[in-house]
Amino acid sequence: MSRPSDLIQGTLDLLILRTISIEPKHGWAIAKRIQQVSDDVLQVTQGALYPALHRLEQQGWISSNWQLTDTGREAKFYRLTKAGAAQLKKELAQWERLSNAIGLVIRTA
Amino acid sequence: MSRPSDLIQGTLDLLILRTISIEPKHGWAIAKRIQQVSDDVLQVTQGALYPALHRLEQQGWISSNWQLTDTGREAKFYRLTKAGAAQLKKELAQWERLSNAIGLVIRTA
DNA sequence: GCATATATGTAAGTAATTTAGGTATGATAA
DNA sequence: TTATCATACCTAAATTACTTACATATATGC
Repeated sequence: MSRPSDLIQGTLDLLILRTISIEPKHGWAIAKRIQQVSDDVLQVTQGALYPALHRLEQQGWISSNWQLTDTGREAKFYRLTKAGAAQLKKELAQWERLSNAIGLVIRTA
Repeated sequence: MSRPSDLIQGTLDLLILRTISIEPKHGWAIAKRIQQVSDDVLQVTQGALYPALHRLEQQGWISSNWQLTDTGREAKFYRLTKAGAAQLKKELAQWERLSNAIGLVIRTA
């Protein structure tokens, strides 16, 4: 079966970077936020989320520190680095470029 | 390195199905057509193209027969099956759904 | 006779997911 | 009080699509 898929492959980094570009958030909250904002269309599973966060941190696009949530629990908060902001810009441009191109094919073919 | 990527992962089937939904085409022509229509943004390499065509044929969404091209060469022409038309419809809907959702995250976050 | 564009294909490697686990704590209900 | 749920972190195996790099063959133009 072709997977129903809750994500378009390769867009998760963009979604995460964009989400924490507003304000720092911990992983769980990032996933919730993406789901909410997308009207429950995009589902970020934990198996995709945490590896992505570690990947992004390793590349220096986000950084983390432990903080208390509003509900009084320890959680790892992630924020954009300067390099991350640049990367976000790149990924936004790339997404526009490619999704527009797909739109062209769909409408023109 | 994050790949520059000439395709959004998972969209190639959609692009192929849509392209031959206008009229049957052989593999090489499909790739050329996608590239042209997308203003050279989307590049379908042969290593992605042929396995995708075989995959789609195996799933019964396209069928093929050898014909002569306008340039007088033998080539394998692919056309949509009835099941393929249904699949194309599904994939179009899925693309709209997911790309809109990403748009929401980008604009709202 | 040789290079180039057309045309088909395969194979190894890579990377992002899915699926399926596991651990731990604070809050809520029985 | 103890059981359960939502929150919060994590990893590993498997899947899959794609990239990169080959290999082959024919028609056309020089």
